[in-house]
Amino acid sequence: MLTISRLARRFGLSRSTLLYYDSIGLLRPSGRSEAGYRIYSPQDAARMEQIDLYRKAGLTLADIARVLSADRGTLAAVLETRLRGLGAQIQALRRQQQVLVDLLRGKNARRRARSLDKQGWVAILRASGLSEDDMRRWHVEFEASAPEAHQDFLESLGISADEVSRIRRWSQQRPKPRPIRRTSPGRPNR
Amino acid sequence: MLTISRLARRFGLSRSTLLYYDSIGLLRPSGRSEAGYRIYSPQDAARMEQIDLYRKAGLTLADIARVLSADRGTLAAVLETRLRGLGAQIQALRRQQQVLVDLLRGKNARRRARSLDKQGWVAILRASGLSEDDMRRWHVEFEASAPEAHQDFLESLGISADEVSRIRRWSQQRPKPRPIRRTSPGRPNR
DNA sequence: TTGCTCCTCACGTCACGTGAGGTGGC
DNA sequence: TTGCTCCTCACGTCACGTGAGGTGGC
Repeated sequence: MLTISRLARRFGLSRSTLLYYDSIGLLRPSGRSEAGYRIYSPQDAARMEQIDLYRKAGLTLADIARVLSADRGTLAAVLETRLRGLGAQIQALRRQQQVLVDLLRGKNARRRARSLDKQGWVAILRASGLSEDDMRRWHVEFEASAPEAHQDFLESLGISADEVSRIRRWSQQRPKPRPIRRTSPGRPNR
Repeated sequence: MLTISRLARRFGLSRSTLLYYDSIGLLRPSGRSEAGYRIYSPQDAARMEQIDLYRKAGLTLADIARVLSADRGTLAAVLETRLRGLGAQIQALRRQQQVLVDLLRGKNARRRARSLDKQGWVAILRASGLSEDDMRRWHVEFEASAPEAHQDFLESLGISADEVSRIRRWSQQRPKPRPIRRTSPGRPNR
């Protein structure tokens, strides 16, 4: 049994946040003391735990209320929508970063981009010694060990959604044992 | 000379946005028609151009008002503060991404991270055939051709600010011609 | 006369923060 | 009695969006 400020402290929230959650019906204390104090039960605290989790995923309070009183299907749908929204938000902030960097140096010259594009990245990999085959292996390895990170990375290079899926499909094929060279069946060249 | 909706359309804004800018004094039309219509002069449009630019950098309207009536020093300071804030915002959104991914699969297992860390990245590069020397060349190349992107990239791997600067300093040294091997002064080995 | 654009309030939004004015518990 | 925590309004925030009710211009 907890009073409002104690529960707030437990989650690093303010008292007024919990007052607000009560007012919108997201988290109602299950009782009141004689003097009218809100009293939160362990079950209330457990609900608060859930709320806290979804807050950390950036859901709106309305969505949190929905997923707390719905089936798993709804939950997954809400989370996936949020995940897509986050991608868009992050991209928007990166564009703002670009504008700021342009303003701060170049002054509007835009000579060097802060973020690399596909060409720039390929150039760096090539300059550090990777062959086409090595790059293929690199994609395959990336896709196998961290598919989501691979997706994020490709997006960060400004590659279109279509091309991203093409690249990822291409990366999912078994890594070819070695470049096929009919003339030399012996040990791999290198 | 433009009416309010014409000016709005020119910048892809709504009429109510410009009404709001007038009400807070950010962009006052320099005249009114006989019927009381707001009339925006070319100078007003030029001011709007500035506002639009800073909006694209994500400045608050209060900050935009400040930089429009201040010296360059203030401008740079405001922009730099915003740039730092953006970094923090993007990191916060990435944390939300992480929470969502954990919720959606693993369910709370957290086996595969969505974002790679340093170890994961090194593992992928190594698996695709890069030696230690190659990786060094890769950093040097990255630093030389796109220093800001290098910084962003290292931060995205969750590397501490301290280590990021160490790595970047280390990447600024002239690329050693080749691994030093006193015994073989002839052509590079490979 | 008919659309179209314009005008001025005024209220809603999202997730709280900040008082103001007052009461209960150790 | 003194602090501390609690209570209930009510208003402010940020950058607009959305009516309501009314007028001017071709």
